[in-house]
Amino acid sequence: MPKKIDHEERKNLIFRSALRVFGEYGYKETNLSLIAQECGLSRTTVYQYFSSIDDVLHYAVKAGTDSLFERYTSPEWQGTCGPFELLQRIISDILDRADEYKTEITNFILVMKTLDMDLDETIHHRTVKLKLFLSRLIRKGQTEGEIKQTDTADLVGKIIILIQTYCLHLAFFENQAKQVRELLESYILSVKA
Amino acid sequence: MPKKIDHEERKNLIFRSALRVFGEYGYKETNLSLIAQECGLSRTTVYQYFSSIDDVLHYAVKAGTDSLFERYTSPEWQGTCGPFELLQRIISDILDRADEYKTEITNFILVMKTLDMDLDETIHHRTVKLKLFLSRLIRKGQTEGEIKQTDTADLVGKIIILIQTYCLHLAFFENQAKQVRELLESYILSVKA
Amino acid sequence: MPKKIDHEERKNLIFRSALRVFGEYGYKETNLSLIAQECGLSRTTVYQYFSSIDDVLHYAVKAGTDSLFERYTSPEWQGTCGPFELLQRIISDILDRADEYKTEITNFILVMKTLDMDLDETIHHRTVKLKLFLSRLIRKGQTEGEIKQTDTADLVGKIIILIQTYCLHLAFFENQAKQVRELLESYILSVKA
Amino acid sequence: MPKKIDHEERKNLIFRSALRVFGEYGYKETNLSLIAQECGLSRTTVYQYFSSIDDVLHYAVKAGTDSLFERYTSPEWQGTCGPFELLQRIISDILDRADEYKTEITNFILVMKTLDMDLDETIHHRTVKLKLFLSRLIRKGQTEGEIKQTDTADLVGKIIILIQTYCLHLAFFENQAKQVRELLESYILSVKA
DNA sequence: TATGAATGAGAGTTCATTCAT
DNA sequence: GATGAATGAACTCTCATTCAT
Repeated sequence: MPKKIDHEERKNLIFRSALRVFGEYGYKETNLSLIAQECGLSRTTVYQYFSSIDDVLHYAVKAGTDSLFERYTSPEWQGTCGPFELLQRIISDILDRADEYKTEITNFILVMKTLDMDLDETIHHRTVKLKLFLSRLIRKGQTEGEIKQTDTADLVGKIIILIQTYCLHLAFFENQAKQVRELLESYILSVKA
Repeated sequence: MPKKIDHEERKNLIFRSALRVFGEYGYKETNLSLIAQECGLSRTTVYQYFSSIDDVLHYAVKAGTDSLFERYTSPEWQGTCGPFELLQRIISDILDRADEYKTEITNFILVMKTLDMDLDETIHHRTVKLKLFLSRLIRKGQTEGEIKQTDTADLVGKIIILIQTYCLHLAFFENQAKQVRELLESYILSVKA
Repeated sequence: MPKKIDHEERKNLIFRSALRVFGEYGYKETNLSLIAQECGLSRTTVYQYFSSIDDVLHYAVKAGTDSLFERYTSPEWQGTCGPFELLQRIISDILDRADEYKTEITNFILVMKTLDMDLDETIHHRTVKLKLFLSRLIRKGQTEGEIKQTDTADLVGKIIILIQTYCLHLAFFENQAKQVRELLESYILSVKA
Repeated sequence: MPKKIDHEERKNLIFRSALRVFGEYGYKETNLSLIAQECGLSRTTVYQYFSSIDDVLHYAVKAGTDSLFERYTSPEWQGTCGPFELLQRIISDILDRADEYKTEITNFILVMKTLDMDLDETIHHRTVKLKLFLSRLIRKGQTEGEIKQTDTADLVGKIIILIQTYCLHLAFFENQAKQVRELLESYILSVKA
């Protein structure tokens, strides 16, 4: 009976190493040797878990964002305050986390672009639950008279776009991210009833 | 009497080929063979003008945007209409040209990021003249009563950021670029006196 | 009480899988993974029975033809007709079976050649019983006046060579195998008394 | 003006090295390193002349047999004796040369088989001129009363098949080639008028 | 006995770069 | 100045084989 290893865990170990290597060396310099070295495995061992280097990258960008916005449905993000303040706090938290994972976001975008993956669609998948959640929150805020009566879908759409804009600026024009944050915050304030 | 060859001209020929190859093949696929082929020179000849391939790329992305916004100082963009309409038309033209050069913009950003070049600074250099020009135009518009009296620097800053945002979305989230354009257009309208 | 496993049987299982894989994928594509997969064992288990992959192949091509011509000594191939007709039927059956196992024969030859094994000697071993059997049959035919009085050994030798020729053409010049069959059949007819 | 190298000559140098390596190491062991080493070039230099290793092999088997039977149309093989004797001498010469190039023939067959090239068709191409030449010779012999009046095409076809058979036995059953030669020689004698 | 885990050796291939003419 | 020739370094990927359980 040989040692049993959790494949999923190993895959995670590897792709997280991949993301770290991206962060340190940039996409063009990233190769299997570095990734294997980073996670203390031999080059060939990686092939036990991924069929190719592109497979690693695909997995990395997919798994790396899977449960991105799940946290906001947890109880601690519910009912502690009114809908508008909750909206503010959630958006603020998203941007803070974007700050924290700046390198990962940048690499995520670069890798997806380089692998010719569909960013639009991927982002859509990752944010669909968040959109739903925000919609409900906003409608609740409107019912409770905290948020202006405007087209909810349009409002959510704009928020999402501005969050993406923040991430893009973070990744490519660091200096201006702060201004985008202000823009988003003032936009939120403008929908207060 | 040996043939005299204009070094600068050759460098231009080469880096423009490099940009064209970027546009067609993307950064990861771009290599010296393709660039040399594109400009009808042999691979080795390129080394007479650039010390390495990274040198070509650095030069390309730097010089590639040099006279980007010069056109708006030409007479045909002056005096044909009032300051506000001119502002609208210039911004519209910038976005249209961004549409046209979408691939080049995308690769430009990717290459700069991959080469660890300072996008912030580069963009600042490229847009400093445009900013100046827009400032004057806006101040003129304010004097003539066509544009609201607001902080000019802030207004110009926001416009530039939104233009950059448009380019970023164009490059990475194609589907949403249209909404960013609307956002920018409605923002411009909101400063009309 | 540990499970007892018949080593010989396992070896047989493995080499028969190897032969099947040869037949399907050809020698160059055959590897241990495929063989192990084919017999439902893990790659490493094979090493319990063979010391290397070449060992498997050696064994396979040697043992793979062991009881090739045993069938002709069975009662159903005896006494049902006269010696000459029996000779005709046996040769026809051999060629038919060669047709059926064309791929296996081809790979068998290729593998032996690639492994630097002595085809001459191997074939000699495999056919020695058949030769003996044919000799007896021919001599019986000569006694009964059905077959011409010629040098039996020479006759048998020629038949064997022509059978081998048929196999070789089958393996390498498919289109001409039919003509070789005709050649062999007409040769047999020519020794009829 | 850099040194100019005859590409065709280099290709020849390389594929001849390839054939030599086949002869020494066998197909399975042959690789680009060995071929490059054999002809004193670096592994990468080979790629200046061939696009892949399979390309080398294809070229080798094609070019290796291109002018195989051209010699028999030269004057020294003409008019020195009567048609029947010439036929005997040509066939004898072909078999002698087959003896001489035994290794090459073996590798030729193995490589073609492994590369999934059409042996039937290739051989047809290589022998079409020889067939024509033999047809004319035989018809001349028939006119001059030296050769029996039989179906020329059939006769030529049988000779070609027997030559191929000789090559196959040479390659795979060395010990029996001699008997095939005798078979062919006696067959030729049997068509003497 | 059986097998998952791991790996070293080596394959084909690409490409920036140097050298000699 | 220009360029064919040549190559070393590095990459992805395969596979037989060993190790530890």
